[in-house]
Amino acid sequence: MPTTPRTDPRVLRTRQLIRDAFIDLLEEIQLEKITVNRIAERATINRVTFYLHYRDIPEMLEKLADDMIGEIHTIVDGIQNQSRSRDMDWSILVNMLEHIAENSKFYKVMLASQRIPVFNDRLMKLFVDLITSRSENQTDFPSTLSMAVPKDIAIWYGSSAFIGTIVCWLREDMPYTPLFLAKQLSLLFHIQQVTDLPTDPE
Amino acid sequence: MPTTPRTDPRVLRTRQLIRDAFIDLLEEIQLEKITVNRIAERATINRVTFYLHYRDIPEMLEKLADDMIGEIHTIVDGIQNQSRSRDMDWSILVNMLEHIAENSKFYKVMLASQRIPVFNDRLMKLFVDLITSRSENQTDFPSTLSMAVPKDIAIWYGSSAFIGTIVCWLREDMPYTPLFLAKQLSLLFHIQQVTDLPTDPE
DNA sequence: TTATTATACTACAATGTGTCTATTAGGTTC
DNA sequence: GAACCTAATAGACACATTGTAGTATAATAA
Repeated sequence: MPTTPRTDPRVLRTRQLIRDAFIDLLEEIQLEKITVNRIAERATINRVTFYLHYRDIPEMLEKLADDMIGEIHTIVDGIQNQSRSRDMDWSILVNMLEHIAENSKFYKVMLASQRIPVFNDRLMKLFVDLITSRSENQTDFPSTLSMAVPKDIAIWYGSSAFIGTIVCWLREDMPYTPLFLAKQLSLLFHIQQVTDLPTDPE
Repeated sequence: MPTTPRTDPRVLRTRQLIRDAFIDLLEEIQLEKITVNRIAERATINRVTFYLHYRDIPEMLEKLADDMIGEIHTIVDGIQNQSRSRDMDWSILVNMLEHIAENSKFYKVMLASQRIPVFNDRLMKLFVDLITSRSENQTDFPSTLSMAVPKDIAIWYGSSAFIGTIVCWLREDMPYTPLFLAKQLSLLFHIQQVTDLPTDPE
């Protein structure tokens, strides 16, 4: 979808109003309590106008997610074309985190707010507690480095770790600079990568 | 809260009906579309009866989350009292994954279903793609082991990785046994732990 | 200017919410 | 068994939300 279609400025304005109003509301009340009524009221548009743009709230969320991923992809692709290989992944990470930090209001409500199922948060807390207490009375350490872990599991592990760490970082109002966090993430991830290298078919 | 209060069997029955109906519905339709009406209808109870137990759907979710965490805590605490230290964390992990596998229908809809904000899923996918393509043209590998990463970041990283991996595992309908997955998670996590050990104040 | 189109406005039926009241039915206790 | 307690049911209510009409108005594009 190139930039040529030249969208009506009124459309852009309305969509921006809706988006801002929604993010605004999400800072105050839970997603379940957000209605088209409230969004329209906050956005100072007619309720019917909302339906001219989105079928319902879930679809609007989809569209917002599309936009978000689009923006990040722009960054990622830009870096990948520019300086390939080597520290590519590292500068991608830095740029990504800086982008998130710049739009932290958006990302915080979208990624890190009390979404709905508290389930993730609860489980997360449980693991945090476990790991915390575990790391206190640490006595043994494994000599089982360089083991082959199935690729998909390693990818699940790394991806979840990245996203989850960023979410925690946002929730804590970004206590580290994007650069520093990127460095730590790179370290933690590379260490995992070492074990992936052998890649023996298990 | 001891078991002594002896709850009315009718209450237990109704709560179970509500819970089953809700999980049932969550397999079919999105959370936003689930109403008290539908739950009551599916549970074959009167709509008013729902309000005798929960104030609204979000509160019901909270209660269900409480129950879930309670069950997991039972497992964790049981293991911790039984065989302390050594492979403690490993048997905790195995028991936890087995418990999740046994109640996979519940956990799948609660943790791994298309909850609401597709945002997490999208970002997750982006990272999976990145890591996948990255691991294909892997040329360099870091010699920067045993670096000190701030404790909170390491905890964020590990906790997110654990939960996220389990979620992916559930979404793929558990292609590995709980025992095997627990082993892989232990490996990945211990490798990270190695770097945590120095714990120099940054 | 003229044609197009997004938005505003009003209205409507349908559904959902939360909370009453009164009644029925199941469970517990003596 | 009878008496008591309380859950669940049933019907009703005011109110909010939804999704979709039809028409009018204003902004944009040609």
